[in-house]
Amino acid sequence: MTTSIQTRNTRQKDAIRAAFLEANRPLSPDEALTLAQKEVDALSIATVYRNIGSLVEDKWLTPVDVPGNSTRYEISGKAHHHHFQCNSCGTVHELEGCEIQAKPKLPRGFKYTSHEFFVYGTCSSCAK
Amino acid sequence: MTTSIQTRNTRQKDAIRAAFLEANRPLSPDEALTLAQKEVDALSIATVYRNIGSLVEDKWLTPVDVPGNSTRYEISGKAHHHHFQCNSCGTVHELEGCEIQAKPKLPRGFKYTSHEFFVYGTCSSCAK
DNA sequence: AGCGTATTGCGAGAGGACTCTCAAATGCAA
DNA sequence: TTGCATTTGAGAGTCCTCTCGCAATACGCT
Repeated sequence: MTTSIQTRNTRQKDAIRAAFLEANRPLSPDEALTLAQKEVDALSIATVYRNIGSLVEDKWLTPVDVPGNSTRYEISGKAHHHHFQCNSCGTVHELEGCEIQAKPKLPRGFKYTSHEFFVYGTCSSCAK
Repeated sequence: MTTSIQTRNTRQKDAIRAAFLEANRPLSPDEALTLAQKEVDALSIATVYRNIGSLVEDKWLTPVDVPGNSTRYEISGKAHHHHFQCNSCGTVHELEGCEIQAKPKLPRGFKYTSHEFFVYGTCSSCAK
């Protein structure tokens, strides 16, 4: 028989998952740390990185690359959608659906595989 | 009278400008170094950064933030357009025009200022 | 409850992008 | 051609993000 490495549930990992569930928006490792520290105050950034890594491996989280910023992570399995970034506080939010219908016209010889769309502006908290 | 600091034309700066003009696509500092070294072989990366910095100040170059990659720079003054990145070689290319007509629908309280659109795929060199 | 091992916390370390320091080189005005 | 301030090259240094090493902790199977 194969001896598989067993994984454990820890308060830290629970707190990190809860942070993503509650935030309901893509989080940077730093944001996840801050949010999860409300539950586990000695939580360290290394643990956040380790758990984000394993949650990505488990396909529970998906990386979101943002132009000019560190990678965010969001809960996997959502429908195709794009993101909004606040110019003021830098938070990233999910937008519903995708309005891009046609494949963009590319130069001769180029092949399309996917696209990303980012909207910038002011989020509701910063607009007040 | 005000004593203004005068700037000089150097072989290095000329080579860097020429690299951008000839490449005809957004370049990273590293790419600009490699291309400009064809003309000035002892060119150093520090000089590339310094000149890119001053060309941005002069508004001759404009930064292009790419998701998950270091900033590219492109020659200023072009019409609103978006970018293509090759999944294989990582080069960034300019696309003509902008197909996004309507302002995207945002959640309540969010304000729109701008958008960015990135297309991914395979460039003509890599598709061969 | 006891035990073995996965997991954590912390500090050190690695890697990338970019900046600084300073002596040497070089535009360029006179 | 001379003089001198700007610019360069090279390496060290900074900043940031992320990873590693290791002793201490704490899951969770039995």
